[in-house]
Amino acid sequence: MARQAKAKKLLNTRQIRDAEATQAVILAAAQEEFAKHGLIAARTQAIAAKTGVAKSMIYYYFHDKQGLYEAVLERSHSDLLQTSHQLDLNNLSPEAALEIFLAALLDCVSQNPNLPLIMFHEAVQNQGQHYKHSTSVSIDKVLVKILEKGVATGAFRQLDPLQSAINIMGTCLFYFIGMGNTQHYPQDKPFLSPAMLEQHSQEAIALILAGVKNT
Amino acid sequence: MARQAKAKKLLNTRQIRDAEATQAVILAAAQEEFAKHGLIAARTQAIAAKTGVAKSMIYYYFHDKQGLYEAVLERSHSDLLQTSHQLDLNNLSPEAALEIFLAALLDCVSQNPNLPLIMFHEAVQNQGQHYKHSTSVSIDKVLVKILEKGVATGAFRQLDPLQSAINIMGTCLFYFIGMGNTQHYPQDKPFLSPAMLEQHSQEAIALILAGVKNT
DNA sequence: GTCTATACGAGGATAGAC
DNA sequence: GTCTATCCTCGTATAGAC
Repeated sequence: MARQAKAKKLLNTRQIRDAEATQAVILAAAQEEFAKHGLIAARTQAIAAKTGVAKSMIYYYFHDKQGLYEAVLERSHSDLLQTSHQLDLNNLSPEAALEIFLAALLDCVSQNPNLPLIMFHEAVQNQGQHYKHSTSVSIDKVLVKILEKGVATGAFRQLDPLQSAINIMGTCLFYFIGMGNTQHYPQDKPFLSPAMLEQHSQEAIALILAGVKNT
Repeated sequence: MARQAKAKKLLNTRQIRDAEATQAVILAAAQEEFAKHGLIAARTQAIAAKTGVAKSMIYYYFHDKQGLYEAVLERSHSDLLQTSHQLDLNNLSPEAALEIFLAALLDCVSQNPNLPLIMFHEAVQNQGQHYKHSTSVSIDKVLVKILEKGVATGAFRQLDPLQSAINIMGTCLFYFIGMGNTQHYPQDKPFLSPAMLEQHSQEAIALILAGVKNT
């Protein structure tokens, strides 16, 4: 019916034949899909449906599903990498450095809650192939360095830096991974609401700082 | 466990027409596959290949892929549920109760490192449907209770019990989920070696106890 | 650049012999 | 109970019109 066609056209504010915009919507939809399902279980059809563009556009711009996946990985990590690169923690005390680092990390993932999910699908499905020759692992290395320094100066208790770095990352990131299991709890605020995210950041930082400090 | 021993034995020297053993090998192989890929991305072909039995045996015993998946979920959680049910923490101090609880949890997942991965996939793929009407969430509820009591008695610092319970679970379980990303580190011992698992348990418990204690 | 239609292979599930 | 062979849906990827 003509009226419906018109309505549809009006609803679809997206400009037609705008290459950049099309790539952007595809990437955004793909990020969600890959976060939920990982590379293998993700469906190109589902991604296309979310965007409103034809499925074949994925192949036009990204060659194949794997190409789109890699573009999403790259794009998702760039914020975190950039942030961590900008941090200058060398002339800070270990406690201060740790707190700054954690705040930055938690801020990043709060702004993009899909990132932890993407990281861990990649970890378990592909054994983290993407991180093998990437600089992404530098994130963890920064944390290990902070912990080593803290142990050396006596600011932190005797702990294994690598093990503790993993556990600390877990404290920060598990919230986003386990959400599906925990969201059934009687809870007034949604887990991704700004208030809850802020509270998570504070609770995580408090737990970690108290956990590593030398008494 | 006798069942698993039988399954392993039959992986080497397969006897024919042993219903119980066949189901056991399928379940064992399926657990690994579902841990790595979750329900959707898991391949029945891959499961069959690992067992040596024909793919159609999966359908004979478990009706379909979903049926097998549910059997694996049930089976994988039973140890943890049983263990947590046996714990009697009521007449212990919050600190002692927390330590016992964590030790039991870490022991369970150390014996079955697939469990956290299975939980993770179920959480993100199915929004934890399996846990909705299951008693599995009781695990977390036990932890929340301990934390509430500790805050009330002043043994623990002021913390949000639910948020902290999630973060604590993350500290314990993330090690197993993030392994794929972390195993590229220069590391003498494999992440699932008894020594590393034991160290992880100790480090996690130390971090958490120090993290919640009132100073 | 974007769409529709379709080829083609992968993978879930079944049939039927043994 | 177990196997082999087969069916058929679903999903990736391509072809070709506009």
